[in-house]
Amino acid sequence: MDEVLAQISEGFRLAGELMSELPATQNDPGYLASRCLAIADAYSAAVRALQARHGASVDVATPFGGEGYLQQQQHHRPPLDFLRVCCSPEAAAGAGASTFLAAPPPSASYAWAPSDAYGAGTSGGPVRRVSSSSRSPPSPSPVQPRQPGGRRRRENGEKVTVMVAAQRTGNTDLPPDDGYTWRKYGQKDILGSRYPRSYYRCTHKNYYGCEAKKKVQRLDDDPFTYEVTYCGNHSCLTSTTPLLTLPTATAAAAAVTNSPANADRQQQQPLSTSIHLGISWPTMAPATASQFAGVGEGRTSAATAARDSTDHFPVADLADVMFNSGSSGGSSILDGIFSSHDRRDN
DNA sequence: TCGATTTGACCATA
DNA sequence: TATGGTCAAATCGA
Repeated sequence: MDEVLAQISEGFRLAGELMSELPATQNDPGYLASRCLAIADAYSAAVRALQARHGASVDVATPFGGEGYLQQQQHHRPPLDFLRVCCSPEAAAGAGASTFLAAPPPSASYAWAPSDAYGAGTSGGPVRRVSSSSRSPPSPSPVQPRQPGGRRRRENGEKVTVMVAAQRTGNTDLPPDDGYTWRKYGQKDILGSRYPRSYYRCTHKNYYGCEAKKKVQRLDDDPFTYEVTYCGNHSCLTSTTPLLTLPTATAAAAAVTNSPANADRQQQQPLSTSIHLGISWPTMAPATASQFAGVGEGRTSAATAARDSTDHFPVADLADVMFNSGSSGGSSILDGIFSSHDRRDN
């Protein structure tokens, strides 16, 4: 099995390299194609090793069967799911939104760290309420009249939609952890969707005026996949080392459109985003064995992997420390760390 | 006590 | 008017 893990790790490593090289090589399709094939070859070798080890019991019905498949598919799309970049209807409509399909390898149970979302790993958790009617009885004026436009929806904001696979073992209700700390501020049943949509904003909104938000929607036809829509960029300078690199709206849009303007904006991302651009999750393979064995180790391993693949990013070490304490539990640590910064709302 | 989640109500937009 | 996004009181857990 070491050979298989080695091949998978190699694939992760190559993918990580490719992502880091992407800004510089995006205009070189030949090079990109060769790199994609190299990555595919690594995974194909893993598949072959698995087949050699387990014979016919290895089901490779999923479109990841080796060079033959690759040769057939390379004119259509990258052979690896996690390299697939497609356009959402929003993007197709020219709304500037883009969709990434960031599905982890099928075998990866993907040790998503317990996320803020849905309460796991946080101080919150499901609230056992008899009924929301326990809310204070309606007063004559329970809510102060709001300023007009107070809830005005932001238009023309950059949005990035990412398809993220949920973990397939354990609690599959856990949405993916992207490394940032989010606070859930709403949930809504969406017409035509079986699952409710959850709304999150950056935990540090109050401190730094960080306007980053995200919506998490479980797909009807694939409960193991979440559609995560990011709105706005993190301005909170919260260093993170996400397991799955979910680019900020700007960075992701730049990555998709390859436009120079977007590339410029990409360079203006705060430090945390620069780490994101390292695409840390493909590099987590060396730690996969231990990750899969335990939940909650993800950030540590991801940070380590990111460090290994990004010339020992010192911030990764910082993130390593910060997020070892748990998801939202680390927020107090973060706040402590950033307490030296001026608070924007003070 | 503080911070997070839940959830009905409110509001803007299509 | 229907729908989606946000607010904020109530509540829970560390």
